[in-house]
Amino acid sequence: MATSNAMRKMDPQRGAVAADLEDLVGYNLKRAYIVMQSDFRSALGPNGLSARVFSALSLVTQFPNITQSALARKLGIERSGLVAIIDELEKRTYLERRLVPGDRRVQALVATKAGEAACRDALVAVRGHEAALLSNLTDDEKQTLVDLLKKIRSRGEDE
Amino acid sequence: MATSNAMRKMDPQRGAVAADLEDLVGYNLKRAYIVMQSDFRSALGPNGLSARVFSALSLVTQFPNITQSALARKLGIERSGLVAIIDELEKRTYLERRLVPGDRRVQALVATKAGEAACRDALVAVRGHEAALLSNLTDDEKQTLVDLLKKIRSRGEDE
DNA sequence: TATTGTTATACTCTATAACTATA
DNA sequence: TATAGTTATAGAGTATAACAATA
Repeated sequence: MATSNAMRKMDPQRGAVAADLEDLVGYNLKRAYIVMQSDFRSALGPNGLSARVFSALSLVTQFPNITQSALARKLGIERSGLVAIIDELEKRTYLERRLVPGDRRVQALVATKAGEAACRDALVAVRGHEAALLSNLTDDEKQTLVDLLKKIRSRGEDE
Repeated sequence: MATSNAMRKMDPQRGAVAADLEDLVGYNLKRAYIVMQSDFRSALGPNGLSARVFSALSLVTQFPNITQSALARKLGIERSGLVAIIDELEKRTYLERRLVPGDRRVQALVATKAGEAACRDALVAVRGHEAALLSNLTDDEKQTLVDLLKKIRSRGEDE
């Protein structure tokens, strides 16, 4: 693989500095991301959770009583951006904002039974969408991909 | 790697259906994409080209006289969305819309000398940004990543 | 009828700044 | 002073639908 890449870069037909978008990691990352996001939407349907809402619900289920600030940090977004997400989940009655005795500034997020069920159902749908969309990748390749993506994340996220 | 993944999935501590976002390809893809896009912006500066404008300029340089419709198809976006991108590049005097004798509906896009120079400069900056951000990946890993991302793209783009 | 470029419009996702109520 | 949640606002980036000019 490295050999074929090196050969491609030195191809005299194109020159060493050919502005080939297709070789850039960022361009391929963006295009692949768009394909996955779009398929995610189709898979979960017109009334289904969006990717960001699913992520939030999933983390609330995994970490009961998490605060909004802590959740925003985990998701890598601003506090302010989380408000609409939690509003939607509360409107769907998938979670509740609970007052915390001892600090009246914070609100603990807790998934309802319906929320836990919706999260399980959504996860099944998401796994199905990934399995179908990535059926031309082996399990090894999927794991390699996740590992490489995590390496990129580790360079940009303060953790 | 597949082994460690299989072991992880069967970890009795978490159960086989744990809603672990971190294992999903889509979630990691999105987070990695955000990291790269944000670093791209910083690298090209406040007055620099955005990723989508750079992509368009790069393709116009690579395929002189391409029409807007054909370019939109190559970029995987709608014709209507390309208008603002071409407007910006024309305002920067990096390309021109040229009338085509024979079909007065179409306009051929041609990069100017300044546009070609800007494209070369931007490419150097983009390569620098990728080299720095991905310095914890080997060349082999970068190539593997690009290959895997292309596999995902091939499932969602009609080509 | 179909295609090219365009406009108008709206939606998603995100960020910044400022506010309020607490601490 | 600092923090949690909120609001208002703006900016990317994208899509859909409709239009005029042309084929």
